[in-house]
Amino acid sequence: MIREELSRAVADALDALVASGRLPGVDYGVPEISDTRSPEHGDFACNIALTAAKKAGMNPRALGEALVAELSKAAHLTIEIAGPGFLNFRVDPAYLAGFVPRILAAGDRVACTEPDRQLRINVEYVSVNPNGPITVGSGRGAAFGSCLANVLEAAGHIVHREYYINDGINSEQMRLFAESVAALVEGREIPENGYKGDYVAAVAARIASASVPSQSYREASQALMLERQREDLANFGVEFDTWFSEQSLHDRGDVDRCIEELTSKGVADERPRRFMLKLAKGGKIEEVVVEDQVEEEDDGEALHPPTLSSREREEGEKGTLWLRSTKFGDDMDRVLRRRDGRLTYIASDVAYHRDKLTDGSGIRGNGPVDKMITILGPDHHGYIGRLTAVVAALLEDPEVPTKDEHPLDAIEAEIYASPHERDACRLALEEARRRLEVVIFQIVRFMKEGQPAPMRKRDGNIYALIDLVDELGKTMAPDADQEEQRRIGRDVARFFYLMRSHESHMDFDIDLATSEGEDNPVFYVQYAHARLSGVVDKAREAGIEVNAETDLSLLVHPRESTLIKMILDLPFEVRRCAEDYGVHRLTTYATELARAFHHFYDACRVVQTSEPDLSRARVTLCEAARVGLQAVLGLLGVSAPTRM
RNA sequence: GCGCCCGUAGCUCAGCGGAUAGAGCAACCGCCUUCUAAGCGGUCGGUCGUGGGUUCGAGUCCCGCCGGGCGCGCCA
Repeated sequence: MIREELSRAVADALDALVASGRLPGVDYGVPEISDTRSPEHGDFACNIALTAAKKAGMNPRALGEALVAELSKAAHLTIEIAGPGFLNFRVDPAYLAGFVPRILAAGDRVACTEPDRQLRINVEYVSVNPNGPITVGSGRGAAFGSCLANVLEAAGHIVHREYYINDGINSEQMRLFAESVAALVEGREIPENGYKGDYVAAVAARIASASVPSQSYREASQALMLERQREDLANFGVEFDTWFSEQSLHDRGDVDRCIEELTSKGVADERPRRFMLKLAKGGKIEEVVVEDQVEEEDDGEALHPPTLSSREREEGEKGTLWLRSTKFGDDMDRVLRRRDGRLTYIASDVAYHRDKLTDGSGIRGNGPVDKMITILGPDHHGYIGRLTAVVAALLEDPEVPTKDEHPLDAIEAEIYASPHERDACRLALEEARRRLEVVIFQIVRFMKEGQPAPMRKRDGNIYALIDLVDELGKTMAPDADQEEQRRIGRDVARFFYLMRSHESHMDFDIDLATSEGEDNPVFYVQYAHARLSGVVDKAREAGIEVNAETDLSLLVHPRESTLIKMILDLPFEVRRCAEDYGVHRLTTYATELARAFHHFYDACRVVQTSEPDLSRARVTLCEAARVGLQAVLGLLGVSAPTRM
């Protein structure tokens, strides 16, 4: 609110200078209003005189002087030129206090802003295989994804939260998982690379007691694991609009249809060769390596799982079907259909992304999306290229006219049939990069007793997210009931995950996180909210009500002004987070807002029966601060307790 | 070899090309007869890995190097 007003004032001043012929009429951009480092520099700063100096053909200080002369016509502003040409704004406290009613009027929409262009965005996150509980590693993606979805929504976009269930019948990993469960149920030894954790035994026990027929082990174990995942995520405060089944794409025939489409477009084929690109630094193609797929190289049984009968194998036997993803910037072609006829995960991905783009299944009821955001863990970053290629292959249109500006060079000639195909593929790739954004969050290393705790699903050495939540809750509130412990554990875990940038590696020291207990910043923020709730209640008991009509110009204490400025920053922070996905800044912001309140509370007594007008103004400010804190905690998915 | 990420206070990490680089923890010293002390005030702590470049201005952008994590062929 306030930054927009100041920015507009500066823009108007520039316009006035242009109109009176003192400046050349060029585009100076939107003036940015930034924070000041120290109070001596006022409340806000603007560097427009520095950035526009060159375009204006003036030195920065002279331009600054001219702007100040224009701007000083506004009564509520004092402006100075400092350093190389900064405009330092000092705003009148009463002017600042005038924003308080606007904060109260915005209520729970106080964090919201209008986007430059509203987008329909599909955010997919977590999406792990249903072969184990949600781990602490996935917890980071869950916290990040849910927070990002909240932020994008607050920034004015239409957001759809989605979980992709990897329940495809062709999945090697799920086959192995089912086999491990089956082995336990039937008292055999778990296969060598099988899954060995306690949770596998738990699934096996439930299957055994329900006397599930052996041919349904796979479905049953998958369903049980999925149920557990949903529960764990709900307990972590993570919900989805859609749980999208991979298998449903096969059942509807979507995968077959997409493969048909790609084949007829010529971006997928059965030629027995794979193209691989040798890339130099910077992604330039150095060499195209063509590998002929010789039948003798077939390393036999490994590709033919025992669950597939020899009859099925014979029937499925066709040539390998390749997605020529090298046409779309991927570093090697990908298999869509294996030699034994079974489709790969990538084949499902093709259909899945088609469905996301068009909502062909109608499951979301949203229609086509402008942007797909897919949040993946650090071990999946190699997936960016192939997913982008998948989307590009879907978007490629051989009929689209291109300019065919130059002939194929030697390297291009190995990949593309014609200049037209090359240009069409490039257009599709550019569009794919706009439509699909794969966001990788970096690894979380869990430290226990000073040692990194290894985590692998298969050997059973996993650390479940829900166990972390419970552990944190129990340590920090030993006397609370389980529901309360879960809430506390969830709040602490979410805040901790979100404190660091998703693109930074992060150490999660369990011992430290639990031992630091009361010093956790989440309590600092929540305590501010509880204090605020308490003081507003206290005031009401004394007959002092929150009232937006009251004389707020009494709020002239520097700590009052600082608090108001801080609340007004929320939509600005949200907007930034929505632009670069750096939602971790909201934890910093929440801490700063809490600090601004604690400082205010320390210096300014709110409830004073001898000062009814001031008390009313202050309690009204308190309510505004409470609304702001509640909003930011809501975005983080952390609770805002009224008592602690 | 190629790709992604990281290197900032003793530790964990923030830091929008902008002014004197910040927070929490750890260590030390103070403040509760007054609205919640899970709070407030203060002290200590830095060659921003390194060398160049761009810029009026670089922790931030570009290039090189050093160090670390992760990933990289019919698993996902």
